[in-house]
Amino acid sequence: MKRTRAKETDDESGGTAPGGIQALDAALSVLRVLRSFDGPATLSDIAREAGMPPSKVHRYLASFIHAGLAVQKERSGRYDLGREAAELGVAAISRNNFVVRASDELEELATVTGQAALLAVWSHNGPTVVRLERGPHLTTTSIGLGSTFPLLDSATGRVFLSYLPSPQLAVRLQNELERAASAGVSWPDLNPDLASVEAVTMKVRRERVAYVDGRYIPGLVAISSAITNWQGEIEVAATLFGTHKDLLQPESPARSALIDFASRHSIAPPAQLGKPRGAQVR
Amino acid sequence: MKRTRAKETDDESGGTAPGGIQALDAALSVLRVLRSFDGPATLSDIAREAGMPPSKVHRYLASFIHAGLAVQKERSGRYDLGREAAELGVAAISRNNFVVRASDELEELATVTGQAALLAVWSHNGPTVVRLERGPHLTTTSIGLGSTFPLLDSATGRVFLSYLPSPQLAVRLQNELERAASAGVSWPDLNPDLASVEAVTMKVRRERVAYVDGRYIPGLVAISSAITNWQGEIEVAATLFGTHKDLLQPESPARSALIDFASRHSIAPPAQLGKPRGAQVR
DNA sequence: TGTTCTTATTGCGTATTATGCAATCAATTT
DNA sequence: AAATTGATTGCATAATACGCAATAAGAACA
Repeated sequence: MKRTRAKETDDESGGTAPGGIQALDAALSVLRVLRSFDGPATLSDIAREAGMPPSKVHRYLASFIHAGLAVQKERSGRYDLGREAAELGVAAISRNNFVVRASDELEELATVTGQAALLAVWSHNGPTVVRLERGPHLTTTSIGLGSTFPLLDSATGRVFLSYLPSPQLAVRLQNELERAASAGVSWPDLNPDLASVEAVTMKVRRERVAYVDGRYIPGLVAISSAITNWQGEIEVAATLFGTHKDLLQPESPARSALIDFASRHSIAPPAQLGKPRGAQVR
Repeated sequence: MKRTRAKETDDESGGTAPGGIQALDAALSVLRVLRSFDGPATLSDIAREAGMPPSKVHRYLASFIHAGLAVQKERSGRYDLGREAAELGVAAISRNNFVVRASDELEELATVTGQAALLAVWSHNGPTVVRLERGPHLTTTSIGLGSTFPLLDSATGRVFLSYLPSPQLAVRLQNELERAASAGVSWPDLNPDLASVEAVTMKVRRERVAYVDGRYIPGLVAISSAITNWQGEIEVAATLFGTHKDLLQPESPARSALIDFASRHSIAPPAQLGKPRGAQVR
């Protein structure tokens, strides 16, 4: 199959697709802008960010809304991503073999360990839950499908902190460090500075597990491990959580099962390429 | 915020968005088609399904590829969803909150149907009311925020019974079955045994609505439908209740509006994950 | 409550481009 | 090797996307 193929954009400006449709290219750059906001945005914010007149953006948004990719909030008039975008994403994730294979065995992991289990992938808003097995013991919690986690004080967040390439992390990490520093917050194993972050992430990568011990969400204990690709970068975080502090013990069977699960679903980097990318970036 | 707002498409054909861009509408229907395949698809398959000439579809795909929403496989030449589709989608699900989004439109549902409306989520105490709209007619009822419902003889409870994973239901369901059996209670459509529960829940899932007809709370009629996530599990039950038995008729506009409401606020699983998890658990 | 300012939405003439159709290219089948 | 099928591209022109201004709606202020 040697056919001429459309080139995926390799810069952030978007530009026009050879052999494509100009109006569609422009519209898709608007959709990308909408995605890049942390939440609902005004027409003028979107237009400013996209570098387009508001009336043009408005017409694109009308079509996105009609297609279900965007919604406009009744009260605020702000625009947000819609249900179709979520369904598109779920469909796309379901074509990611790392997620699919880990999903297939998540229920068993939860059953064997007696904990609730989740899979999270990275999004613009940070680590996001895409699969969840509650198990019999966890009747209620605020954690659900679509939940996101902080980087510094969640097990899942720390795993992403340890294995995600730095450029993707930079802004969110900076924000969390600044917020913690100005609030005077620190943790027993982590101060809000980069050197301390480095030490924690080295520990996570060495032990292949991160944890939080109930201090952050009262009563809830969590451990997380990275499913990594051939470049040593994280594809999915697998996390166990529950209310028993036993989960944190180094000899805990659940902890071993989790590390084994993540390892089995990872692809080891080719040895001759040297260190995993995740390590090199630090 | 009362401005004229674009309407999300309410049928599967897509059509054109008033105030939108026609080429974009057409392109987005192609993206939807691409999504609906359970894996990589040929240009001609996509064009056939979209009802468009291949050359037109090819141009749209060129733009989608350029934007990262689609990729073309090197070897087979088939088209699939790209990384940017996953990123868009995960951003959408990280911003989605089932309760908040349903709440935003609950008042309109109550107004359009002329019924009182409520949203309930699962809690330690079973189905629990988290949002309540009284609607235009005065309904005397003790239902308020925080009210809980039984599983067997309430519409809301039956919806949870039909869509909640079995481990979470087990203890509460067992208790209600034993209590009914020892009190010698049964219902016209439900005996207090697991086989009968199974039949009722299959019916609820097939019809996508559960109801009680005034026999349980004198004078009160209720129908309920499930807002479900991409694992096929219930996130929120949306319930209409009032005093008019018309609510129970299969052709009742309120019933249709409720089912549509729940469907619009659900995120459907992708096709190739097979059966929804909620169903498999039975 | 009325006025002013800001933001969102829509109308319309015309400049731009999306489209249909055919040709060409590439891959697969016979 | 020839025929068939499927993907990609060129081009004339029909269609519509767009810029700009006007209008509508909402928020802020006095």
